[in-house]
Amino acid sequence: MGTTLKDLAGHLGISAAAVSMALNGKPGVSEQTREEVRRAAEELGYRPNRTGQALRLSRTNTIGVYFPSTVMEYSLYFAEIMRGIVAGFADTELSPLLLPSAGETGLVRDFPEVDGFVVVEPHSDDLGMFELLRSGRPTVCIDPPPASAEAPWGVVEADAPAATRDSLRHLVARGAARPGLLTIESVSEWSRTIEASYRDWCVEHGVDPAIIAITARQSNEEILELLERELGAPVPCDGLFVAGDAVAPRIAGLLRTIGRSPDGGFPLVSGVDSTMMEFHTPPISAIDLNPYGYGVHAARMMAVLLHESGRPAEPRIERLPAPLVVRGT
Amino acid sequence: MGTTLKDLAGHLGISAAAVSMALNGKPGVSEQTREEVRRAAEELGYRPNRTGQALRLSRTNTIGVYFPSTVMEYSLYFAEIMRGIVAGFADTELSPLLLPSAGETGLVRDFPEVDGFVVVEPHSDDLGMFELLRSGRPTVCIDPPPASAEAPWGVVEADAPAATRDSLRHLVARGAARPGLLTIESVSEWSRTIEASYRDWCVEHGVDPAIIAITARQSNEEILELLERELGAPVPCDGLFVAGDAVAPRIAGLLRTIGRSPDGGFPLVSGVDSTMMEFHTPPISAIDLNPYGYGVHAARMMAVLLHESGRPAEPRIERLPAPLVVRGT
DNA sequence: CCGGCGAACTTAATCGTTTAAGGAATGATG
DNA sequence: CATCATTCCTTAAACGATTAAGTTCGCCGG
Repeated sequence: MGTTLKDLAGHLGISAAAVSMALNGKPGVSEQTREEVRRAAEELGYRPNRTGQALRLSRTNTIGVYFPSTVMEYSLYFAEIMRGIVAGFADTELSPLLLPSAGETGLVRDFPEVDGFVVVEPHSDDLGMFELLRSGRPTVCIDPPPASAEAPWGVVEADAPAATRDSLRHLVARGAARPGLLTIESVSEWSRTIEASYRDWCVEHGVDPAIIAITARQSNEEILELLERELGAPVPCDGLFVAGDAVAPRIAGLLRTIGRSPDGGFPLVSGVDSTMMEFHTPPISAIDLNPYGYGVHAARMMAVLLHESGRPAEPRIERLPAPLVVRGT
Repeated sequence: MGTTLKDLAGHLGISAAAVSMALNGKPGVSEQTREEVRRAAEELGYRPNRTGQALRLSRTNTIGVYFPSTVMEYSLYFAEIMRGIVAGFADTELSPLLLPSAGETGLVRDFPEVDGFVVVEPHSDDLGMFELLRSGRPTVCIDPPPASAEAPWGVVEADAPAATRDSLRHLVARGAARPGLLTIESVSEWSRTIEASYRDWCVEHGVDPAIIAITARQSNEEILELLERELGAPVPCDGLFVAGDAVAPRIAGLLRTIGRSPDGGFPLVSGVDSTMMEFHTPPISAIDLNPYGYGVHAARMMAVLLHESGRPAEPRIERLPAPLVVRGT
């Protein structure tokens, strides 16, 4: 196929070893030879064969990227993380390889040798994630894994408690006396943290918690019923923190049918921002989780961890800010 | 690291070559030995080293997956394609490797050896795509590439003309006399085909075309102005085929501010379906492009092409149906 | 004049796998 | 019994890179 080290050596009349040392900046060749080798490599378009390198160095420069099987289908958020991961690795030697997520069996199927894993939103019901963490390979998680899993090498996470407090403060500022929480999944640490923070806030502010738990595949009718129940309570819920991706517009549409609107006395905050919130009519305030940034940071952290000597004593934790983007009047 | 062929051979007291032949079903070993080897492999947890195989067979079983740099950020559609690709390769020996997309420079950065490429929505303004097609490696495109690019080995595409006709027929059935077309990008063959089909339909039905071209980053105010212009024409546009991902709800919101609604005399069809259309209030009819299916079919086609002897004389084309999902009253 | 030393290479081993070529044992055939 | 094919295995050579361990050669110091 392409030019090999041996081709290059033959062309120059020296040994392959010398060429290797020359190109890798190792001592053992004269500066003159090094320069000649560099020129010849350029001229013949030499690209080191990654497979040969991988075999020799037992290092593939490939990182497995694992997404939970369940959620990805509803989510624009994951596409953003993906973009971020690709961008983050683009600056490094590493390449992301997409792993098939494990269904109920919990077995991650066979895949090529990789140097580490990036696990996106480890969900407690995803057995494949446990398996990857158990492998002992360098692993960076985007959002913390459940406590029952092996500790990862690193974690990139959002400041969810602060985001929850900011959101509730905003809802109160917009006139809500009993802001509720609408959650969509409870298998992620992120949603567990938000729920805990919400309850803390309620205790602090003497508010009776109003938690509406739905699933992504529930029908509009069912959800509307749950909403009406909380809105018709003795002390009615009068604002919502919607902690799921792409759910807030759906809720806004349902509320409209019963005469409530984000700009008409029923404030709404989405826990996950996206262009959908920005371009909704009226625009919806949201927490900017910066999923793209998650991807970039996770990729970079992985590159750093692989360059270091070994596993850090404690998991490296990077907490990214998650500011509230206020929209509308 | 793991158990190697040599370990296994040593354990059994035979040569590594015999073990290899036994496990790969090649002739040259007795059935008894073969069975013994299989048992030992199972017992010692032997997994062939992919890097070693790759080097020997000059075949990595890895496929580069390329997404255009521009669009991915607005799109739920791409996340679905990604899922499909992962699922499609899960049945095969192959693994998808995410390639960093080329920006303006047109250079796809360095990445490990791959056996072929899956290029998602080749956009005519994406130079990286041209480069990959020029490489001569097996390439399957999801949606056809522009005519100016090298021909790919295979293409998976939607029946866009039929989808356009179905959508327009539906709009007319819902009362539109002059259905318009709202397009969001013109760099993909898909949107070019839709626009051409729309114009054909207009000629056949004696309708004056109403085409509204927007970009994804345009403000709501700008878009509203464009809409109002067409709605205020002498023969007003009175229905819309919205040919972009996740745009229809945005348009529906804007139309609502000027008293038009999908269930109130201004029918809407989205050219790209998603849960957003399903759960919108009111639900929005849409073309089910089945992006997940695209991914699966592209992956399978790649596996088939690699198993065949060489490049097919003509690009293999697989056209998937894109049915209209009718929603609402 | 010779031992020793550093510079600049080359040789050879290695990573884990596959496969062509070679060889020993067995059985059949003339 | 010699010949030959067949079966079942071993040996050895790749694939493309890196690197430890030689091998020259010139040069300096004693």
